[in-house]
Amino acid sequence: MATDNTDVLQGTLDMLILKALSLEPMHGWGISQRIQQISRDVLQINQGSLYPALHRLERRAWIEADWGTSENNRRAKYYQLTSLGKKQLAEERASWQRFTLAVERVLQTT
Amino acid sequence: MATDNTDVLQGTLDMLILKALSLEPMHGWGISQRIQQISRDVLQINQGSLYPALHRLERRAWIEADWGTSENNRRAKYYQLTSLGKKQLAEERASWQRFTLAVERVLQTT
DNA sequence: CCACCTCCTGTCGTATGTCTACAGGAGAAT
DNA sequence: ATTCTCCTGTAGACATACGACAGGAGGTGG
Repeated sequence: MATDNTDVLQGTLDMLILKALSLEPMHGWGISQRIQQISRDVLQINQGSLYPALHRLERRAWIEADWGTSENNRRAKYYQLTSLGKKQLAEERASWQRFTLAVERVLQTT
Repeated sequence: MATDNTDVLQGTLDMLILKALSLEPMHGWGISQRIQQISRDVLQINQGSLYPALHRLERRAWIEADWGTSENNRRAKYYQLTSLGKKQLAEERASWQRFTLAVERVLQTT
């Protein structure tokens, strides 16, 4: 029951997905793998968070999907950033930087 | 309606409060002022978040309260960290560092 | 003395988003 | 033929932050 839980902080998931997709179009499962790998297993995205997030982003027109075939010959939905999505990613990054900087300031206070 | 909203990310508020109290015992309203000031107005804690958070932390025995009188001669509840709270703060800091590092890794990917 | 402002604590309802658990189809491997 | 992996998805529970509202009590100004 120790807190070795590595939950993704609320609001961060969208940014991570957008960032992953800014590298290249990918399918949902691939996105989660990619993020987990890059973060060295610190960030793990559950399916129950992943797909709702993708649908949310799509509803907001930040990403769009096309059905295709994965490297393993499976049916997969390939997502890509829209231009709105790129703008959104930039905003979220900026806001993330401002936020972490502010938190850091508080944490550094003596 | 632009996103100039500076919400505190879920899970961060507790750490910020604990950190503030690690400086010295303070009352709730003072905590929010302090955090806002140190963060240069980036972090603003609403009353609707502040007091529930304080009660939550108290319930978990990370902080404890005594009624007292404020600098302005008002009734105020002074909170202070318990030893459990100090431990908790350390854990949350560590987990925060791991998390931001991981996110940074993802954001830096080219 | 009364009205008003500031300080300080608190609750209620709502929105959002993450988690766990569950479900299923379809290609590949044994 | 069965099982594994890949891939997508939903349902329900849960935590927590937010906006709006409420109120008591001291200080200040008319």
